[in-house]
Amino acid sequence: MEALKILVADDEFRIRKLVRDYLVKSGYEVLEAADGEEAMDLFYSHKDIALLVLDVMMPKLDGWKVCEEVRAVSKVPIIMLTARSEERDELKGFALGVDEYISKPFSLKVLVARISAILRRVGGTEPEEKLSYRGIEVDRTAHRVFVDGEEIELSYKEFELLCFFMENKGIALSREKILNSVWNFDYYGNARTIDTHVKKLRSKIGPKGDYIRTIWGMGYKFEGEE
Amino acid sequence: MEALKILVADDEFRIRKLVRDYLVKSGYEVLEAADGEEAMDLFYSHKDIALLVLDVMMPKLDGWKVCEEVRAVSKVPIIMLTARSEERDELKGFALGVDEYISKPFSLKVLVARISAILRRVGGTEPEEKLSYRGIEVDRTAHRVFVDGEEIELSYKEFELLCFFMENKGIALSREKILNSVWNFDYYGNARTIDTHVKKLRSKIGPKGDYIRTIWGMGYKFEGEE
DNA sequence: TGCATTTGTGTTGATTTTGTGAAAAAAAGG
DNA sequence: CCTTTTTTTCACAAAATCAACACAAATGCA
Repeated sequence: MEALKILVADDEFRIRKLVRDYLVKSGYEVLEAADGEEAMDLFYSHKDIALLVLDVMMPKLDGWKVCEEVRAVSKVPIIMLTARSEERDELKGFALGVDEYISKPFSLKVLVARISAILRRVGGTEPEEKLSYRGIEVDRTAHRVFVDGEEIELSYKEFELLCFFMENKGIALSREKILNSVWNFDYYGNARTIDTHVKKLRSKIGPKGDYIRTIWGMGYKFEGEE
Repeated sequence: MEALKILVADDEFRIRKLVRDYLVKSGYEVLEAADGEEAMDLFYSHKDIALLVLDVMMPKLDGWKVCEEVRAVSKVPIIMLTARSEERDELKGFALGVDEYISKPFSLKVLVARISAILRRVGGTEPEEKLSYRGIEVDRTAHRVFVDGEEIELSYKEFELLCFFMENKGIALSREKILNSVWNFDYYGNARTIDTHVKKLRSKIGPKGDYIRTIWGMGYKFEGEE
């Protein structure tokens, strides 16, 4: 299957890198633009872009302008990134045909979730709403977790963390990766906070806590083949 | 079972998006048109459209014209969307065979309710007019609610909210989702108003109030398996 | 073994989110 | 109009979560 192309336009290199890496890992192909003009250039030179992620605030041509220009010729889905502070101009956005807003800071998990939701709607594949592995069952829709058939209560972060682990069964995850995916990208705190969450998660899922393995000097891994 | 096709014609992208998303979630298939001509094109190119939702005010060919053209060849149900300001021309509408009017702004719940009511009348599937779960009984037709056999009084919004919860048993609902479904789509107020309504609802349904669970950092969920 | 580094864990204060009562605003009914 | 009801906003209280810290335990390495 062909990888879908996503154009990411943001003037902050750091954000582009984070988003790009995560999207690539999620199986998309990524084009990057550092400002609005670059975005338009890329848009015109690639005929098969599946979705655009635009920062509102960009040099040369801001997100709104890019959106407007693109909409003049195409119905490709557009996601707008807005700073939390700047009031999202819902009306303006909807008039311009913005499909979705995401406020900075966001977590990459959320961004990718929205992206795949939109692409799925436009006509693609269904992502997994229920995860399960050896006695652990996670129902994302209901936001419920069962261990050996018994429900357990998890906090928001714990839930997100568990999902992330289960989505990446058998893959060694560095603390940095975990932070970048489950936490908002503007979180510059101590990476050890992950340890605390892992601790709570392990204790809450009881005996199955062993599935979360420590990789010394590296991070964690959720047990599992593939 | 085949999903019923609904054609939605409105020049505002935002409204199309909201309506489309909600209808898709309700199990319908949706075709979209941004103006009257597009609507006619789609109508002619799809033989099995079950119902049309037409905005009165549309570029190129307005809702009345589309209605007239469609009626010349088909008896498919038609719902007209009118702006609150513009007087609905009831006579004109009935002459043209409009099945139902809905004034903007409307809530998606209402729109879908009317749609399924019409489709049922025409001879389709029977949707739930009476909801009940563990001692809570809701009669939508009569707009009455019973808790353990005793009737309780709910305001309009409270009633709608309760129905929405009961229709989505076991599904984690974000405040955004709730707003988009139960409130009119032009409501840009504080999402905390939901909290207030939840509070009143909980207190009015007494001990059963526990069924409405808070999902911290996320929203609410009505208890229930499935 | 001993040392340096990394991870596990209990605790705690700060932060965020939700609950709640009351006031303000808006709608509905006379 | 004025009254009554409903809906929304606001402010503060209560609750839950989170991040940081400190120290213990475990691990890797020489």
